[in-house]
Amino acid sequence: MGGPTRLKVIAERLNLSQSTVSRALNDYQDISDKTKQLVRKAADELGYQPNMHARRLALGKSETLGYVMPWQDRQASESFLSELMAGMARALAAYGWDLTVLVPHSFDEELEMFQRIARTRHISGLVVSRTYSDDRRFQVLRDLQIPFVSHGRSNDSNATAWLDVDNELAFAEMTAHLVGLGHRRIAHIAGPEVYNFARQRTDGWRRGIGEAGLDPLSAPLEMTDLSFEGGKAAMRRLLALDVPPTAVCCVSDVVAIGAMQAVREAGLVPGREISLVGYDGLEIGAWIEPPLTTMRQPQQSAGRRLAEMLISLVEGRTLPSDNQELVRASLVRRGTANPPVSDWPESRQAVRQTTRANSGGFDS
Amino acid sequence: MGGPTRLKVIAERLNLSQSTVSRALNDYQDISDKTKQLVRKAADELGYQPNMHARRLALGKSETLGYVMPWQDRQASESFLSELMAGMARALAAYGWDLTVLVPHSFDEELEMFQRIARTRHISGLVVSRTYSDDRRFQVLRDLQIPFVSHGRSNDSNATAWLDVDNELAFAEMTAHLVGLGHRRIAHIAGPEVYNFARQRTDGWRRGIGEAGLDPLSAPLEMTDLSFEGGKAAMRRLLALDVPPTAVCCVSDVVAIGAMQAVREAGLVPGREISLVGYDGLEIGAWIEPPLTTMRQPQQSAGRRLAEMLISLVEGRTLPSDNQELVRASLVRRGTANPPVSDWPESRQAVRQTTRANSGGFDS
DNA sequence: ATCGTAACCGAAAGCGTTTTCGGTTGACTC
DNA sequence: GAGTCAACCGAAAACGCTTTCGGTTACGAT
Repeated sequence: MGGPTRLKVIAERLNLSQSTVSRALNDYQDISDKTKQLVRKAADELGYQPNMHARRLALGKSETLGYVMPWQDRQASESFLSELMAGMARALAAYGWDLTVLVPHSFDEELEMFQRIARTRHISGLVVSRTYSDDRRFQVLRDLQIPFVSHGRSNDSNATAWLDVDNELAFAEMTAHLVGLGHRRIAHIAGPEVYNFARQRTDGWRRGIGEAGLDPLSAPLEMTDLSFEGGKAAMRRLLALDVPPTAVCCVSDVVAIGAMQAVREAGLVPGREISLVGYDGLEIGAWIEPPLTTMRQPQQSAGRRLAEMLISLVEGRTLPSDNQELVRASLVRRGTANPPVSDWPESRQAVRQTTRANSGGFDS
Repeated sequence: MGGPTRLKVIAERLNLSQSTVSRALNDYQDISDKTKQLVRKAADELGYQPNMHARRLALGKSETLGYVMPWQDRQASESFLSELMAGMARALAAYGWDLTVLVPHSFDEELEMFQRIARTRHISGLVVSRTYSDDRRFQVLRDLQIPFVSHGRSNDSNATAWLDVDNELAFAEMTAHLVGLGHRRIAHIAGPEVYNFARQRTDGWRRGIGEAGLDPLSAPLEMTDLSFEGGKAAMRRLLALDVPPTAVCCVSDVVAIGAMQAVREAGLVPGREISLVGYDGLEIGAWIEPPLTTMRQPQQSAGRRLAEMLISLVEGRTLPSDNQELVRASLVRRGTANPPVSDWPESRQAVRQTTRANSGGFDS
């Protein structure tokens, strides 16, 4: 009783010095096994937990990592964010580290946060997300000597640590899947070019088109922001084409869901006249009508890896360039990617009466 | 150059003592205005930022708050979580405080985390969520003397700090809305009783039924867990009743979306033969067919208030019992709550052919 | 017995703040 | 011109830990 147990009280209890106790707990070589046992037992009994602040002050590091949340638009509400964070926090907890979240209001404020962290050092490493193709933050973080790993690559991420999905491969595979179903006119609804992942995905789609022996240049491409409304608007534009596509690769699930609505608005059925594939693997995709075919990347494990990589960086055990990891996304077959229907006009009537109930998805 | 600027270097530069500089920066009364000016100017120029760990060690507090994420089931992926966190983090940043996230694997691990925090004090206050009707954590946190505010009440939260939605009122209003539309047989799909909010919502529904002059005891009630599948199963049970309800109040949006699927499975149209209302105000509810009528509570501002309340608690400026706040949820009228149709059997055919396209929702 | 050498431990300095306490100024009073 | 009292500032302790450095032991070798 009377305040938490300090190193001192366990020293007094064992008639040892504080420093001996400290070294015993930290497994120093110059402490006999016997005393180590004793100390550990006593520490356990007293429920000793080192005072973090004292420890961090003495060590000069913080054992705390920061995650910079995407702050643009309404992206903060994307549901996989919390899953990613949970993955990181859990991995860190295993090492006794903490995760703090940073939510800047603007790009400038984000840079200010970096400055502050560089000075106070109360956060010893950062995970940045939503990387841009040309991302100024990389240089800033390097200059400030803040260890970081990015979730997603950038142009100059050759020498930095990152974890990224092989977006290009994913979209090449997605396109190939649609080609395999018989589609020949496969469009792409792309995200803002500033985002590196958006460019990668477009590249992948283009590659897939090319590998199928089709002409990438004549394939319909629409750009939009990463939102439901954006997807809807882009799909409307695609439908207004002289020769609309029979399948669409969407940059994200949210965009795909927006596109689905535009399809329905036009009196067509998603997955019938127009096949759609999303990306992210959101659970909600499985709940809509018909369920959205998509590609999933595991968020929890991504969070874990990000945390592990960053720890090893902060500890100086590895170089940034040794921490570059590419993971694969995998296709989740649900209901919106099917062979093209040959007879558009006639099918419209039939479809609208029958598709409703059996939504289970007849994805190939 | 050469390490960040400490209190010492700014002292030397001004020929002052370290302690004077410290007190000047902390606006002590026994420092002349002139030197305060000087010190602040120098501090600015040198880009001084106090070393957090030293500061926290000296002060004995951490200026860091923790948020305990819900770990049950798949709840970590609920999309409003990240929004809530963003709200908290932003509010805290304004005070220079940090937010760290805790993600326990189990209830026991959660308690262990509390123990650790109580000893290390590296987190000086907690926000707990997903409160149970009978929540052991409250007593534990009190015993450990960890300041906390709960997002949601509990049985014994009379003397503790909390921010809660008036769930009962919300569901009473929801029910009243359905009554106003002409419904007389209004069911409820309830969440697990252990959650306090689930009980509150059931109470509210019951109150609404009673206030409409209907019999709460004969109103259909189904329980389920907070998932899509749960909602679907519960709705199936309701549909199998001798006299199925014409409207259903669902404990959450996810459950409601599951219920919608069951309705469709039965060859009916949500919002037509069966009206449905969800709760949470998820964005995705607006994207489905037909868009889900629901009730929304602002997450960002809730996060902000939680943070502010907890800061004031940690600082000892207010008592827990002075920090109890009830906010209102508001109805979001979309497409799934409409007047009951009088002619079930006949309408089935007609509806299935027409509802598809015009999804805009004709909510009253 | 003496020395050297491990093996083991204690004393003490540091980490960068905050804060108490006392001491030095100068102005002001009588 | 001595005494009083603010006003202002410095010295030093404290926060709880890590880590360097030096000092005891005990032991086998000389």
